[in-house]
Amino acid sequence: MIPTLKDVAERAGVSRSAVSRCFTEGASVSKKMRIKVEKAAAELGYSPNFLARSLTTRRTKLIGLVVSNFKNPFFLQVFDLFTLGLQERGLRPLLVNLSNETDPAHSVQMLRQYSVDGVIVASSTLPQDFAKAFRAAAIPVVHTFGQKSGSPEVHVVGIDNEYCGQMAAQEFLARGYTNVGFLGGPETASSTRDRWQGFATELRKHTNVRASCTYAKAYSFPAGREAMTKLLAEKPAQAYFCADDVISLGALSAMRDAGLRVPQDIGVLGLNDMEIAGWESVNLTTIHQPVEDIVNSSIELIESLLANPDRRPEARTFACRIVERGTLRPRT
Amino acid sequence: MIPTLKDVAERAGVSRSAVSRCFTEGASVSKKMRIKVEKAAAELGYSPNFLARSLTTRRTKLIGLVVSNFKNPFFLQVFDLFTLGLQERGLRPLLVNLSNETDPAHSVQMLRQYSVDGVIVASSTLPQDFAKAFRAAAIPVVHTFGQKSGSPEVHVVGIDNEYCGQMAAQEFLARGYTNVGFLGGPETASSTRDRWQGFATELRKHTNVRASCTYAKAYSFPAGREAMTKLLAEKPAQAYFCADDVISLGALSAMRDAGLRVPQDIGVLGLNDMEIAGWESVNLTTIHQPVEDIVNSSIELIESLLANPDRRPEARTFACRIVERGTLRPRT
DNA sequence: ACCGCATTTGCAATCGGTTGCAAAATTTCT
DNA sequence: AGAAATTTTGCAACCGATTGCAAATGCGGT
Repeated sequence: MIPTLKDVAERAGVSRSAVSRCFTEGASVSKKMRIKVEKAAAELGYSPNFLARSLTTRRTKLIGLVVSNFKNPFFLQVFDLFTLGLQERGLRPLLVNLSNETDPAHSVQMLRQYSVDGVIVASSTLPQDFAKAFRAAAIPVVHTFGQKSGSPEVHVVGIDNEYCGQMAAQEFLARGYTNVGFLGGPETASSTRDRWQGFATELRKHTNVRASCTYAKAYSFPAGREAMTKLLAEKPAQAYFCADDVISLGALSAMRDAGLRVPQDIGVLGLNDMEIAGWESVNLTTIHQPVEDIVNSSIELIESLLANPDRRPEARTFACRIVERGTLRPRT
Repeated sequence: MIPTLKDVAERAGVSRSAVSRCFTEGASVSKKMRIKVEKAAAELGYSPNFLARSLTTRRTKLIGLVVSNFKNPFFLQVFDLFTLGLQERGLRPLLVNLSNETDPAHSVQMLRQYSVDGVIVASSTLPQDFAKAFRAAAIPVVHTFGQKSGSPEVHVVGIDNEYCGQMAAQEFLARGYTNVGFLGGPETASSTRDRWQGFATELRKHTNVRASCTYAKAYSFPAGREAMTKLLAEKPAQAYFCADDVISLGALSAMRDAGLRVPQDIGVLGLNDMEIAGWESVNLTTIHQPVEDIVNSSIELIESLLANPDRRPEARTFACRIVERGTLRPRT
């Protein structure tokens, strides 16, 4: 049905190798030959079969894109950037949804069966074991939104979560808050742990400031709302640093229901700067995570790993900045 | 590096065909043989290469997932459902981002090069040409969220947009609105056209009701907000049926800025029932689109097309229902 | 016209599997 | 036990491409 190399070769009256060479970068082909072959190929509507090619070249140009969070709209942008960036470079994302998968070995096998050239694990909640499993299988892997580490075992691209916590703390101090809280995602997520860590450490330098810590069940709106509702029922702090925008939104919803005015009665600082945060009806003050830089850097990194798989693991960290909108009281 | 059929065959002391048969559904293998081979395979950590296999079986189990809208959070859920559903059935989604692509031929070639078994075009804005191009290339295709049609040229799964418009109109009538508006997405989107069509037709039956029509530039928050801001500057209607939740949210934001109370001063009815619509701080009354049913049905359809590609094009339409929340005044 | 050299081309093996066919092994039946 | 029927196994060709190597061709210079 669909034309193959052989069909083109026959129609052009040349050998199969010749046709192959016409479709291979940097092969030696004469002008005449090229014209003959291209004509035949065009007439038949031929284009090479990447998968057959991959058998000998050992390159599929497939990249496994492993994601575990399909609830947080933040990841939609992540998808957009990854797919566009990859396909610009002639790579194809093979999507893997790990929402209800716990066994790294299973995903590794799966992706190995499709001979992916590399894997991008895009998640701040997945345990590092997943990335490590790919590394163990000798598949190039970069862990995007993974935690920074002094001596990384896999390539990591992301932000400095601890430093973000510190920034949040400083911001609160600059605005004269003296009783503040941290509202994290699940306690098991390293991103949450690191953010709290930085937040708490910075605040401990100031003995006149009190800090509390709470965990939401997930990086999601209802989880944030539920957690904040509980907090408000007791003695809430003056302002909360939420480990994620979508948690912040849940928290804001709870505050509004409790009749509190933001930022007059209570303050909220988010993290991510997802699109919704900028919507005028939301107007969330938040720490901007440079997603584009992170994604592009991840793609560059994986691309260079394809050429040189044995590169030593590297951690790339990007700076965040606070985007001031309307959910924190003014600096004093 | 990674073990092949041949390695397993040698280690087990059997022929390559024997090993192949052990990994092929429904092949005839003796107990003894199976044990020998499975032992060798386990020791080597072998699993078959799908891509090599696909060369002879002509099945890759790859499904192209073509999406063009990465701005509307609604699609995150769509991704989640598709990826989970597909991988449950042993199929792999190959993601294609058509955000800035206009030439169907290009995507067809791309996906053909990867020998995808089928394609799912998930978009209400993409012209039908895309789906048709795949069909022309003899690749099974289903157009999810495509428009219904009496004699479909490709398989379509979605809702009856015209009927949704009609529902919206009836709902407005039941609540005693007499001056209503439609706020669509881009005028070129068939979904928008059909929704307006149904809305207008129903309202024309009632001569005492006025209906106006406006188009937002895109299915997005800022576009909805911008359009509604303009409308409010002139003489707005009593209630608006917005062609999409995310447009509704933009509209609500504009209304709030204009100092209008919802639903007392002005009403909004959305469409989709995306997760955010249910957030307590949003509380949007909207027409629920049964995404799960639509996606699952699409998957079943594509799966059956794999077995029987020549099936006649079929349109599957799902019923929608109104989810009453807080943005329309009570029924009279 | 002939030689030497650099290009271009085709042959044949290979990538990792599957499968039709016939031979070998096993089971069933008399 | 031996013949017939059935199941299991291996051989070899093939899927659609690439590539090392050697043969063929083209080119410039005499």
